[in-house]
Amino acid sequence: MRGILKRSFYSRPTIDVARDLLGKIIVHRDGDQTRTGRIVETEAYLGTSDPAAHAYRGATPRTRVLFGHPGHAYVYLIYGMYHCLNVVAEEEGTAGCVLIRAIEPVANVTGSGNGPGRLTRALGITLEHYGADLTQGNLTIREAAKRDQLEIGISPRIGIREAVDWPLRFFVAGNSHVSRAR
DNA sequence: GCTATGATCATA
DNA sequence: ATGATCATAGCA
Repeated sequence: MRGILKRSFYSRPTIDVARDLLGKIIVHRDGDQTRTGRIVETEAYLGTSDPAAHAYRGATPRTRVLFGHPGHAYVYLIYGMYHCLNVVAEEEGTAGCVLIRAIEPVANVTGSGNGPGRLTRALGITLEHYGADLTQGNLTIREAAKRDQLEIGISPRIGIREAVDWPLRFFVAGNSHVSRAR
């Protein structure tokens, strides 16, 4: 399939990947349905130097994918109710990931996609997608159809207690699907 | 084995 | 401000 982001897109600094992911299209082939959405909000989580990142305290069974291949999905369950979708960045062997916080619904999306918990529910993302390769298979991220010049906003990350002041959240300015700040 | 807790959201 | 609800991590 054409337009899918290549491995080289992901094997770059986490912050660059987070910013460049804005406007890209998530495609999930979910049985008969093909659910698609446009990324409008992301957050960068650096590796072992970022106190707010899951990778901060080293590799565990859950975080092992963060230290592995870039371009794979890191999915986890939060608060017992919501899944969060992340994309592994950085070179192989270096931890780093991008949390997808919000999408703009494009096709076959039930409900709205603003907020990390709601977006995974809308796209049908579950723990089954843990470690999935985003350059092939059922869950992929594609190049934007139009290469608009996006106006990008930057702010501190949301919902964390450590390193709250680091401006690592990126969003499409003025887009109504961007989740509300706290 | 046991327990506390969290990168959330909806409701009040 | 609080409850829903469970995989994971840290500790015994």
